[in-house]
Formats: sequence, C-alpha cells, structure tokens
Amino acid sequence: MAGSVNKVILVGNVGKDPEIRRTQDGRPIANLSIATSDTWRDKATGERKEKTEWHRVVVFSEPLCKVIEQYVKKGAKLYIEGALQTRKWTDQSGAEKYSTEVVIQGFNGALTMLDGAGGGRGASVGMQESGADYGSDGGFGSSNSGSGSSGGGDTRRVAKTGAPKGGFDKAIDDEIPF
Amino acid sequence: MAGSVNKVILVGNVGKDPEIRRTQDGRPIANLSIATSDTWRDKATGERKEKTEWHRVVVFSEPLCKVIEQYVKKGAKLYIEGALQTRKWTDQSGAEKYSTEVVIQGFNGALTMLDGAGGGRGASVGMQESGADYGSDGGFGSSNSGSGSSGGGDTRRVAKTGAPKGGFDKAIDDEIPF
Amino acid sequence: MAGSVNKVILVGNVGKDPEIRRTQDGRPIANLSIATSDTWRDKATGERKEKTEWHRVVVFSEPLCKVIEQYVKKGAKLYIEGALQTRKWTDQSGAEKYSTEVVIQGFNGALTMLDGAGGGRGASVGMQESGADYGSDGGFGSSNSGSGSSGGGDTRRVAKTGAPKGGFDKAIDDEIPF
Amino acid sequence: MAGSVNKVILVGNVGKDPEIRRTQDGRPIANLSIATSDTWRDKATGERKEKTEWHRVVVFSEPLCKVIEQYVKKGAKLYIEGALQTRKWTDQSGAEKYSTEVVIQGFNGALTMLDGAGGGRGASVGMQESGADYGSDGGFGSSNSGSGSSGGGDTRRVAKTGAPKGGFDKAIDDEIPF
DNA sequence: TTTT
DNA sequence: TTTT
Repeated sequence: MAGSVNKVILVGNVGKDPEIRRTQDGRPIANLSIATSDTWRDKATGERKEKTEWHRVVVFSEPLCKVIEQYVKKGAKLYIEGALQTRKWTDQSGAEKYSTEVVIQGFNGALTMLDGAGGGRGASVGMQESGADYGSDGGFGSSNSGSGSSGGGDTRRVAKTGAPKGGFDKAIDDEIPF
Repeated sequence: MAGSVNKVILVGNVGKDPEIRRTQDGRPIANLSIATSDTWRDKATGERKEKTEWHRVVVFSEPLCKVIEQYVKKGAKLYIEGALQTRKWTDQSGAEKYSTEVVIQGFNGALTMLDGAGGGRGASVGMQESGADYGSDGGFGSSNSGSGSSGGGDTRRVAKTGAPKGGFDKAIDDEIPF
Repeated sequence: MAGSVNKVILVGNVGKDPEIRRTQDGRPIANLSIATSDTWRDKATGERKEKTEWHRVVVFSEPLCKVIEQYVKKGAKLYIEGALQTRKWTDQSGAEKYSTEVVIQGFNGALTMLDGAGGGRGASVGMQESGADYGSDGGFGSSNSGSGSSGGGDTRRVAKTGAPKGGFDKAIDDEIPF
Repeated sequence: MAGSVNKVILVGNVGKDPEIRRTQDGRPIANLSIATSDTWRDKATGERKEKTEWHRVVVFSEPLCKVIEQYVKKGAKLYIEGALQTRKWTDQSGAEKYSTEVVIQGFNGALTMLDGAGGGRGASVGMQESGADYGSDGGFGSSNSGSGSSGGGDTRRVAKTGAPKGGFDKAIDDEIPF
C-alpha cells in the first residue's frame, strides 16, 4: 500500500515480570504485559471511574530483550512504541483464536524506562550497551539512566551506539533561548 | 495509575464501506476496517514481501459518525488516532473471544481524510462544522479539505463533539472478526 | 489543505517552575520548559555522549493551567502532546525573531504527570476535577489517580506522593488476562 | 535523563522542491518545507479560518535522501516522523538566531509518501531499495509500492501515478519562511 | 476487505 | 533550567 503507518504509543506499568522465550534458532523474544488506565467521572452518579486496559507487548530484538531481561520488572513504568499486529492461532480444543499485540521489531519502535528503577524497588542498575543501534528517537538513545542507586553500578544505562547520531554541527551545541 | 498513555496512530486505507449502527438510545457508532501494509525485501531470496494488517476502528462520536457516513468510503485513505481497547465477548457457541479495537471516543483521537475524496472518487465534499473548538492537533480542525467542490459550501468541515467518555456501551459487545 | 497532522509527543523533565500569565480577558496561559535528552556512544572514542534539548511548551487551557499551577514543579516528569507552532516577534532592538513552541490548546493535546510528585517533593495531592473532560486519551482523562486524598475525596488526582514511586499498586496485580 | 521521548509526527504537503546538500565528507542532507494547516470556525463571526504552519524538516540519512531526491517534489503529501531540535546560528549581521527543525536521523524517524505521485505530476516512479531495512513502522518499510517501474523491476516503489490527486493549492505555494 |  |  502506498504509504501506511501503524504505530502504537503506550506509557504504562508492567503487570508482571517479563517472559523471555527463544526461537528455535536462538533469538530471544520478550513478552510484556502493560497496563494503561483511563479515569473519568460518571456524569450521572458523579462517581470516579477507572478502567484498566492490558496490552500484550512482544519484543523481537536481541539487545532490547537483554535490557528487558535485566532491568524491566513488574511495576516498572515504560514508554513503548510499536506496531499493532493480530495473530491467529488455534487453542488446544481446536478453536481459532485471535490475539492482537504491540510488536517491537528490529529498528522499529522503542522501549524506554520511565522510572528510576525496574519496579519501584529502588535499585539502580546499569544497562548494557548494545552494539546495535536499536533505538528510534524516543527510543533507547534517549532513554534511560538511573538514580538513587545502591550496591551496584549507580547507573542504569540504555545505550545506543552504532551511528554517529547527533552528528549535527557543532553549531547547535549551545545554549537555549528560554 | 499515575500517568498512562494509550495511543494508536494509523494511516491506511478503508477496506470496505463503513458500518454505522446505533445504540439503544440512538447514538451512532461507526465501524471501520483499516488496512496498513508493511513491505520488506527477503534477505535470503531477495523477494519483495508484503504483509497487510487489518485494524478494526470503532468511533463513538456523533459528529465524527456523520462525517464517516457521508464521506468515508471503501478505498479512502485515513489518518486515525485512537486508543487500544480489548473487549471480551462470547460467540454463539459459548466460546469466549477477545477483540482488540482502536477506539475513537469523545475528544479523544482523530480521524482525518488524507485523500481528496471519500474513496478516490474525486468529489470534493464539505464537512459539518461543530460548535466546539475541537482541536487542531491531528484532530478534525486540521483535517480534510474540500475545494473544487460543487454546488454548496466549498467548505472544508469536520466535526467532533464531546461524549460520555469511558462509556463503553453494551451496544458494541457484538461480534467481530471482520 | 486536505488532511494534515501536526503533533508533538514529549516525555521529559520540567526545567524550572512553570510560569502562568493571563491574557487581557483573564484566561491563563502556562509556559513550561521541558528537557529531553539523547544519549549515544561515540563510535570513535567510545565515550558516552549526551545532548539535552529544551522545548518551550505553551498551554492555553484553563483546567490544564490550574493543574500545572498546583502540581507541576521544577523536576517533574511529564508526558506532553501538543502541536508545533512558530511565532514571529520583534525584540527590543527591532530585530525579527522566530520562536517555535509546542502548543496545547483546547481539547488538543495532553499533559500527563509521570512521576509520583509535582517535583519530587513527595506531597500527595488531589487534582481538581474540571467540569470539562479535557483529556484526550493519554491526556488527563487517562492519567493517573492517587489515593489517600483529603477533604474533597472526590478528587481526580494526578500527582501524588513521592514515596511509592513506581509503586505499582496491588490493585492491578490482579487478573491480567495474559 | 531517565527516559525521555522527543517525537514529532507530521502529515502535510511539501511546499517546494527539496534541497539536498552534502556534508564535507560527502553525506547528503535533505531539507524539506512541510505545511500543515489548521482550520476552524470563528465563534463570533462564523467565518471559516485557516492557519498554515510551516515546518522545516532536515533528513540525515543516505537512503532517505536518495528517495527524497528522486521522488519527493513540491506538492507531495508526506508522513514525517522525527525529533525536535533547535539550532543556534549567527546571521550575516552577526545577530544570533535560533531555528527549530524536525530532524530525521539514522534509524530514527520515518518519511512516507502518502500520495500517488511525487508532486502531483503523475509520473509513476520506482523507488530504489536501500540495502538497509531502515524501518517499517511508519517508515519506508511500510511505505511503498508502485508499479510501472523501469529497469530494476524488483524495486520497492513509493510514489506513482495518479493525477493531481490531493490537489495542492496554489495558496500555499507562497511565502514559505525558509 | 484496502492500497501499490 | 531538568534528569541520569
């Protein structure tokens, strides 16, 4: 099709520790459950309502999976950018099922940790630098960091190599106008 | 949850004429099938591959439904901004099913026509203006067009009103797989 | 123009306390400085590099301005959704200047607080409910929550404490459908 | 910074033919002027208002620059995904100036052609496949298509025929501020 | 079921 | 001016 876009942007919390599986040829696949929540006031009753939506996120990216495995825990708040994908499968009883997921694949999409620690625990962790430049803007390159820290490395890095990014002229390495 | 975001952005083509239903209390609900397509080159064979993804879009907004009813036809290219929502329902055989949809509701989201006419026909159409200042960003205020036009208004209108947000009605708890 | 979209999505930290001004007819306008940061590894030297980008965000929305005035402080992490707008102005010396800003206006855009407190202070605050549901998805309607509360009780909170940051409530540890 | 996102999404028309420059070491840089337009009805007078916003887009990506050079012409409708960046520079009179641009760099961002032809001319063109799979989501991987083609045949095309669909108005051929 |  |  001439020109299509399929993008999902989520900011939400991880509902349980991620699951990492492997394909037959050894590549890792991470599965995340992300909750977003919508709140509103019921017009009639005036009650405060809240509805949580659960999103299944699947990550096909070796470096991202490493990061997830090490630092993403239940409770973590993440920024996720991926694409919608619906899979058809057959359950044990032979019934056809459909499952729609948010897929992060290759250089598409992003996963950024938005809180200081993997899950509110407070530990600050360091993130491996991957050789691959797996981030899109708003992705790992612009993600990360750590905080408070404890025992280990005080940093939680999400790095990004690969490209002479930021290779814009020195000219812009300056101040701000406001 | 403190601070979540649930946003889907699609640019794709309408696969068939929209379906407009009504809730028991008369509010319209539009259903759209949007196709996005991903293409790539198979590394091994060098073949050009394409995979189409179909998205079910549900619109709970009276003015938007009017626009859709009048101008959105099979083949139209649209920009869609909505939220992911998964519904659970039971099919005729009693089996539990889940259906994930992109929902445009109230002031949330947007629907913008990206081609000159509802379906490639070429007619220039006017869109109803709503009293509310419904926005600019990716919303209707910045949508569409019109020109060329014919008899009436050479207007370029689109609408969008408010709506009982969060009000996910029973009304749409019907079937899916489209 | 037929179908355009102008959208900016930022997740970053507030660089200084917001400034709230008023138009001649009394409507509030909030100005925010938001920092985003890009990090990468220098290919040659292996050094870790970081570049901060500052964004000027202008909010034309009474309810949002109230929230900002009360809860957004220097250091707060925000999700911002607005539109790009460039203004031309003349400085005191008569020179023409251009300023590009991220504008949140009316029902367009969103501002969501992503950390536990307005600025790391740790107070638990209640957010006034505005009559209007001024949130777009990913906006206030879908933002957070809070608890603890005080007098009002009926509040819809956005920011709150500092402690259980990332403190993913027990409440949602339940029934994840996958 | 711990987790930041800097993303701009535009759907708009190209105001003039792109300019391609080269860095000293030979890498191409493309500059595009993109117009988005906001329309609304004046509450008081009932008049229909329109405001066009011009965006300067800068592309640091060899494959993308090739595509732009060959297929993007004045009038083309594009989907752009990049990051906000403000540069400081000094004009000929020694005055300090700031310029905010939407930057597409490396694997970050996307550029997708949304209309049938590069600029309303109507030619059917083939798009070179780049060695790199530089993105699917909203990126080139999901763009494309075409037909007609020439030599290569196996090309992955983006633009193509079509009359002056999406008729880009004369109106916006004027006064582009850059 | 679209689009190329 | 933020954040790590």
